[in-house]
Amino acid sequence: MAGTLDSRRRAAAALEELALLAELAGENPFKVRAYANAARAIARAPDDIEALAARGELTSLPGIGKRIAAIVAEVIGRGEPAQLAALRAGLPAGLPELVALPGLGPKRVRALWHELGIASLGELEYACRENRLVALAGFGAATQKRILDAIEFRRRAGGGHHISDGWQAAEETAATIRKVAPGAAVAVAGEVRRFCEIVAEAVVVCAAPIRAALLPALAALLQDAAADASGGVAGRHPSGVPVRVVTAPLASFGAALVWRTGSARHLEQLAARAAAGGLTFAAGDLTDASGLTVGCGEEPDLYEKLGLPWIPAELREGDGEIEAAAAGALPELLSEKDILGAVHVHTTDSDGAASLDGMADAAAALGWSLLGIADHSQAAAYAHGLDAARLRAQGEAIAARNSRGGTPLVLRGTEADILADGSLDLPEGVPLDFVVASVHSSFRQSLEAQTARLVRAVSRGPGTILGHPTGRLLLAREGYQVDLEAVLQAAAASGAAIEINAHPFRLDLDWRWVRRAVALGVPISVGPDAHEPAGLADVRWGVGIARKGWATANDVLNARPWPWWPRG
DNA sequence: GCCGTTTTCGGCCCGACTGTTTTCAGTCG
Repeated sequence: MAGTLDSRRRAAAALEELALLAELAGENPFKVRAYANAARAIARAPDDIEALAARGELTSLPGIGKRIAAIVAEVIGRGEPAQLAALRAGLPAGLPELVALPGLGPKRVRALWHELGIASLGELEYACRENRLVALAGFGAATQKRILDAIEFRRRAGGGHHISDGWQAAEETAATIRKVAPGAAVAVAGEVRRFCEIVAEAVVVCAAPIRAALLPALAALLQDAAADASGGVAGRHPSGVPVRVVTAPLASFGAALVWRTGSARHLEQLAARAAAGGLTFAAGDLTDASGLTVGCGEEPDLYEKLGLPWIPAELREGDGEIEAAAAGALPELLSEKDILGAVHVHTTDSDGAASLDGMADAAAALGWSLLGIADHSQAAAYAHGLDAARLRAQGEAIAARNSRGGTPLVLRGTEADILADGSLDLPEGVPLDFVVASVHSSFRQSLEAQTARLVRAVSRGPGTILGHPTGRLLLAREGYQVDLEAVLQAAAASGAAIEINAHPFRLDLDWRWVRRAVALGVPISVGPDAHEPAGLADVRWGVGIARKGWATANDVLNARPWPWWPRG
């Protein structure tokens, strides 16, 4: 079945690329739309597309005709469709990444290319600095500045990778080592282990020396894998994440793991504590006054020698965790097993890829006892948002499902757009268990206006969950300007909750603010924002961010049994 | 490119917002 999923994804991606390239090439807009529609039809087809292709029945899907069916079949067979090859050959390779800049779409990128000969990010930046965009019809000073800002943002994020990619790179590397060196001590370290939302590299510590057998095994996984001077291996995972494997003697494996996990501030503070006790913690080793290694085979050994309980890796940011540990006041962090389910899940009623039953069954397979459906509201027309009648009908379907018993208990909700003035796009009189209130438009309001808007939205009180509170897209887009302190204060006063959107591209609320929300007593919802069954598992990233924000199970709505609020 | 015919050609079609304009094209979620 994995192959089928992969085929579906590859076929949808190929059609999306076709749509984009065809538009950049200036083809008939209806043809472009046909490709885009077909991509969606493939992504959401209820049936196994490999089986459909094998039976020659792809054209039974809406929006798939003979030509596109042939393209899909070609992609399933791991071929490259001629249309795609021709378009790629005819367009500069740098154009698609220009489309990814905010404010630039295919039409404007096409104009840049034709009128100014701009075909890459570097050329675009240069032209902006030369003030050449303003001369172009449809462009102005404001647009030029936005583009320059976006290029600058991308540069600052340069070299960063999403935690989900970093995790995969680290886990696959560790698994490779375990396979070749069974029984060896191997552990993921670095920013991945600390659960930073963006990581520069994946680090794996192992107690096995990188013997002859290990390098070839790692070379099969990592590109450009090479042994380094210190006996480790460096390379690049196919996802693009740089990977570093470092070795440590078994006797000081725990000390080395702490050292390689960081952060720099945490290590500094540990070193100061060691010095105060007549010890030295440096270069991954704990030594006594005579320079002899103090054995720390496991991490807790090191912390114990420094008079501390073990500190969870997510907390190691040098931000009070050592003081809390010394005082015996470390929080008992939320864990994945505390999660009873989650709200903020989409279905085919709006822009999801699976039906209500499909998502509920997937939740049951994860062992969840709760699932909150939150399809888009009417204002989100692009996403097929539900009007009052459709929302009511969905609620009735949910009630009917629940009345048949079984798990999970499905909650009736919606993801209501927060309109420009802070009111919600929410129909009157439709019974709901919760409302995820989210901004999907008017991103560029002043700080004051945006803050007032969100304050008004959370002032609705219990039953309200502020969705992806800043609207950021990691590595791609900064969030909107908003005074989060004021929003959290308002939520604390009204009893509204705040979301940690668990999608690895969002992880919004930021963990630094999670800690503040916890301190203020604002309930947190770890929401997957899932648009397909596989998306439910993204909750794990949100759990990591909640932990990094010092949250306990008690702070998190979806770790508590329903109902969560009065008259739920 | 797909679809659906009163069947082989004509229609297909999100709406708010923005920055560019003097009435609207392009972008976005």
